[in-house]
Amino acid sequence: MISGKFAITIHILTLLTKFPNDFLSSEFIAGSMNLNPVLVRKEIANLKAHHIVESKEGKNGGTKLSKKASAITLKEIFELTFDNINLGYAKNQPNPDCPVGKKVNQNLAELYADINEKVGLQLKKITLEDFSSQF
Amino acid sequence: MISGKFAITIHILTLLTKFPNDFLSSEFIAGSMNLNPVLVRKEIANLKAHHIVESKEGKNGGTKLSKKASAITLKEIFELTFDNINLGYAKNQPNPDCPVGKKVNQNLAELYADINEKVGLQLKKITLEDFSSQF
DNA sequence: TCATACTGTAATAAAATATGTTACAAATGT
DNA sequence: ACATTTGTAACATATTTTATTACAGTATGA
Repeated sequence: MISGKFAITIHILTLLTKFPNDFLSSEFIAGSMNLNPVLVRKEIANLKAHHIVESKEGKNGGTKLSKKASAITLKEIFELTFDNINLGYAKNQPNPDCPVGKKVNQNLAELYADINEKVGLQLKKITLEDFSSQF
Repeated sequence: MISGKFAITIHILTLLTKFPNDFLSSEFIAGSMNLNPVLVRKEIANLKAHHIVESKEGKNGGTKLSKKASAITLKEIFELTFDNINLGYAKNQPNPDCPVGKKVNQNLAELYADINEKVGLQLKKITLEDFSSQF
C-alpha cells in the first residue's frame, strides 16, 4: 500500500495556490478532501519544515504559501513526501551464501535509482502553478 | 507499504535463469531468499499464468523458465506484479462540491500515467538476461 | 480580559494490507 | 507403496496507514 502523503500534500498546495492571499484553516482544507484535520496539519508541518508554506496560529489563523506556486516544482513536493520510487524489496534479508541472494537488493536498488532519476527529471519540469492551473 | 512481489519475482526468475536446465523446487528458491515456500509458489503461480515459467509436480518436480531469459523484459515482470507506479491517492473520496476535490484524482492519474509510460520504456529495454548477468 | 477559533502535537485506536504458517489433496518418480 | 513436490485454501500475525481524541498554546477581537 502506498501512503496518500504525496496526494494529500498536492491537494493542500493546490488549494493554497487557488487562494494565495488567504490563510486557510486545516478544517477548511480537510473539508475539501474529506480527511481528518489533524492529518492535514501533519502534512502542513512537513511543508513548513521545508519552508514551502507558513502558518499563523490562533483565531483566523491558517496556512498560506510562502513562495510563489511557479517557484515550487512537483519534484520538491515528491521528495518531501516520498522516500523514493521503488518497486519493492522482499521483507527478509536474503541468503548471503547464495550469489543471487547476496546481490539482489543492491541490483534492485540500482535499477530503482535509475527510475528515480528519470522520474525526478520529469517532475522537475512541472510547477505547482502548472498543476494547479488544470483545475 | 509496497509489497515485495516484484522483488520476489525477480529473485525467482534470476535463479531460474542461472539454472536454465533444472527444475528448481520452491523450497530451494525459498532458501535463497529466506522466505516461506508457499509464498514462492504463489508468485510462481502468477508467472505460470503468464506463461513465463512452467512447473512439474511430484517428486523431482519444480519450476523452470519456459522461454529464454533474453526474451523476457523487466517491463513484463513489472506488469505482472505491479498495478502501476503511482505516488498514491488519498484514501477517501474528495469533496465533489469543491473544484479541486472534484478533479484532483483525475489530474493525479494523468500525472501518474505519464510517469508509467516513461518507466515502462525504461524497463522494456532491460531483459531478464541483462539483469541476471549482473550476478 | 475573556470567549472563541485556530495551530501543534502526542497518544491511542481502528482499518487496511502484506507476510507467514499450517494443512492437506493431488501429482509423479523410484 | 513411498517419498517428494506442487497447488491452494484457510487462517494467523505483523506492519503500515489512517482516524480519533485530547489538550496545551497562541492570536483575535468583542
